Amino acid sequence: MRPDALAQEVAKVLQPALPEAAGLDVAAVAELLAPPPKPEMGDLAFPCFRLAKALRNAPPKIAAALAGTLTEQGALGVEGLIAEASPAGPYLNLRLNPHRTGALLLPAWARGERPDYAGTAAHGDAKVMVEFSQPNTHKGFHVGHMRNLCLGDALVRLLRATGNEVVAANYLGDVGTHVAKCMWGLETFAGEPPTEHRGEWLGKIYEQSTSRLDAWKAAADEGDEAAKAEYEAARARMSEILRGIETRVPEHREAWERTRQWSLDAFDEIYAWTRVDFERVFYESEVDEPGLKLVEEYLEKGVFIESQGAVGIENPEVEHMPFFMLRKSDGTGLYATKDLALARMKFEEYGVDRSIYVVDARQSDHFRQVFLTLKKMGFDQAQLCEHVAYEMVELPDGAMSSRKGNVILFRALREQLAAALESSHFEGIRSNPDMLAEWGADEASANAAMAKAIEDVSLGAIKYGMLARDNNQKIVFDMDKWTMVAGGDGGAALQYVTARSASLLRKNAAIGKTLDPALLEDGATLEPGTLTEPAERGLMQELINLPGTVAHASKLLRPSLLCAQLYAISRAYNRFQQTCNVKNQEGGLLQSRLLLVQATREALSWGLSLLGIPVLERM
RNA sequence: GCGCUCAUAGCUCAGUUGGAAGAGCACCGGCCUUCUAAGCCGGCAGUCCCAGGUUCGAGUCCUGGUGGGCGCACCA
Repeated sequence: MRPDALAQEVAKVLQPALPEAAGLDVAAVAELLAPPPKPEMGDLAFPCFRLAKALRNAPPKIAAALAGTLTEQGALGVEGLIAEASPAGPYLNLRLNPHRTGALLLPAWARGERPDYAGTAAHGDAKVMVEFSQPNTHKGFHVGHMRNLCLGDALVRLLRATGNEVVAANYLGDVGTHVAKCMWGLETFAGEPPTEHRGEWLGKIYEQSTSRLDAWKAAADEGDEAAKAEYEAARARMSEILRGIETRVPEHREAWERTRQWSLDAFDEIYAWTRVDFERVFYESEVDEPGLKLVEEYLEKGVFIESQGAVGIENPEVEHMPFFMLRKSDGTGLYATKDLALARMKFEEYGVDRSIYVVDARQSDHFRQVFLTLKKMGFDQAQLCEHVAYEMVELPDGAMSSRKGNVILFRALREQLAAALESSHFEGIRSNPDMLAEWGADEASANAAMAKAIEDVSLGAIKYGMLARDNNQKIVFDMDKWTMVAGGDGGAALQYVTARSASLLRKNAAIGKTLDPALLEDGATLEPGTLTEPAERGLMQELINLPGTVAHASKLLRPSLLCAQLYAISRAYNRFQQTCNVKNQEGGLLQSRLLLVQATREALSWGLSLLGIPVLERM
């Protein structure tokens, strides 16, 4: 019995009571079953709207008749799965016997089994490539980049969990004008590199170069001849640097490779800390030349055209921007050029059934152009390409910008998260000997365990914050709010529940109260009359909803849906733990509650793992 | 001007095959000698931006507006 099979079991009882004219099989009935808006109405509701036509009757009458049939057939009662069926307007509300629900639902979760989506999802069993993160070398990595990283990683995890084979891909911007700007700065004013955090330092040099060049440009536009000369000279030098890298002039090539590696090392640290893995890393530098060859090839084929010295393609489908430029009049390529070459490489290297690009919403037009162009180039795979757009991350004082000086770089983010959690929560534990003793036999091991916990909660805070909002909703990153440990809808609150439940199980085990292994088996029976408390029923209901929510979130590529469901589970668990004591109970009641706690903990662990958020033993 | 996107409680936001309006924060009042109070219970709070349309039924779909954000040829 899988954790998602309860609706099937209910449908098996319900379906025989339907008139044949309804034309619904067990699976169809299971599909229609949904929880009523309020728990006191029942555990599952069967909506009768769909039957109105087939049965030539009004939904409320069908619901009432159905209730009657179920009673006549003796399908209801204290022994069976369904305790009572009460028509409520067009709905037939079903109240289940909690101990039967629990026996069907909980053992599979509790023993660590996960829902099986084989063949169920719309895009199930497909090979999917998800391209995400895509940071630029020679530039800083800040909180804004975290949204893409968290989102892409969650999509990879969600798609895998729902039966897809996924290739997690990254695409690093290691060439282009930003690299030239940075390298110009390095040779012009930067001085010696520091001994550590060189990747971050490169980003600072890039920023400084940009502001110098912008200032010269502005002055030149005002008529400042000296500034104009400086600006022109710098531009000429940057072109030389870029050409030098491309044509492998040793001086430039060596400097590029060395500095590029500093950025790559920095990215490795970031991915290690965030626990994100990539199967394939593409580099802009590897699709630069192929891009230009591709332009030449499709210009000859007549797919691309020349316009004012440049080369591109007309996509009249994009009315406001029909010309998609692919080669500048100076013969060099663009971002778009490389995207085409990259797409071809993806198609040829991997036989993907679906290709997802996680890139911010400002580039929606760009990807529309890319996909249209690929199609016209003859790649049928273009219709498998999908742009997952997401909105920007802002700060409480508005958009992030280096000009405003309010950019939060990765290292600062990590340090500030840890510091905020230390002072708001962990400091209190450290200063309390009794609590500290829970964390380790001696001070050193306690501190090590706590350092790990701080990292885990930092990750939970940042990832949940980045994922809980819908993709096309802006996010305001507020360090104070995100690390606020008291209450609310946040990653730490969810992790707290995992720690709390672990603690409860530990404390019970310490006095010999452990879960009977027989209750982990399918077909286990729970004592009638257990799991009847509203908090217990409410918690089971949220567990019932989880597998469907995961399928939905995966299908729509929206992790925020899963965040909301996990939050609902955590609220239901808190209500349960507040109102239903475990430790002082015995027998069947004790066992049913231990089973519920264990199942909830496993379900939450699974859900959080799909968001890349770690589970804790203690907090 | 054209395209994309957002508008739901005082604030931040959930709410997708159309089907029974929700949460957090804030505010007010309760609950720790009891498994982690980072919690729980109760209260307060709505013209789902506006106008039409489709429908038995619209926060949800369609059309047209209003207001905010973003994007629109040699940047990435």
